[in-house]
Amino acid sequence: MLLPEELDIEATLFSGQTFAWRRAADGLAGCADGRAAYLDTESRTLLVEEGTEAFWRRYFNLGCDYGPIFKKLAGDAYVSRAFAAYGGMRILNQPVWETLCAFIVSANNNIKRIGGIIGRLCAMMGEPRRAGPETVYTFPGPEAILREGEAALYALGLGYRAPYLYGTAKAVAEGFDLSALPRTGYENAVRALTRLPGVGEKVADCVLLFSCGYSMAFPVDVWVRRVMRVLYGAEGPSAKVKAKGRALFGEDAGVVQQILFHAARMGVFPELCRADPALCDSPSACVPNV
DNA sequence: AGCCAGGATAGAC
DNA sequence: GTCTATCATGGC
Repeated sequence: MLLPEELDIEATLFSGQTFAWRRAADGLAGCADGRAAYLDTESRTLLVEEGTEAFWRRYFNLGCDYGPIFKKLAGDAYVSRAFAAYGGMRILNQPVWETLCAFIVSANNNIKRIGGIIGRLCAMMGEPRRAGPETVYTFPGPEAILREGEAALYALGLGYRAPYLYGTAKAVAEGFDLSALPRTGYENAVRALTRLPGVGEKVADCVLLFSCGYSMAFPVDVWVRRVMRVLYGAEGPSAKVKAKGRALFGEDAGVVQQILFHAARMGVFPELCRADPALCDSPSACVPNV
């Protein structure tokens, strides 16, 4: 299947909302929910398994239109700049379990290393699948993680997050219903998710935004905090920063958050460096290698 | 070499 | 309820 021209593939797949894709010879290889895919970046062709086109169309959230969101915010200079640079980014619709695991691993961690850990987790506990010229590995289910044990998670480099992921795998294996989250409503979904070990409000917001369709979820991490403090004068506890984000950006604040997050990391806002010179000490500090 | 990272947690208050 | 020290690992 062909990906539409307006979709910014790089910004969508390498902006820290998914860790399921890796760069291959002439494209990108990825896997979700046991289905492998290979993306030829030159032709923008997504090579998928037979009968999974609808799944991938939903995964990439094709057919949505962020135009109205940003039209309403046309008076916001920062949002406008971010949208001009990365308006082709789309919030994905990822499998809930895989997103939950990835963001438990993300806690106090960096994007490069999270990707490495998730890759090793799949290679060790998942199953190989053919993705065009590449081999990818499926994301292990909770049972597979329980089978391998907590020590295996330590060996993969999870550190103190190993018991968190193991505990969450156990809860899900014992009946915690992830499939209900998209329809319980945002507040209920947060309450349910934050009962799992290793899941606080920030991780819950990432799961709800990137895999459950809740565009009001507003994850507050270091970069979003930086953006909100320097560009919008909002600081303090994350609940307060989040409230300010909702007030500024509206009911789809999560979408705006993700584009601001990526724009900030890519150096679209030199204001951030001026306010925090440490970011500018090394030449590439404002433009992290994604 | 030392600071940082898509934070969560238990404990103090 | 809010604030704080602590946590394992490796990227840079």
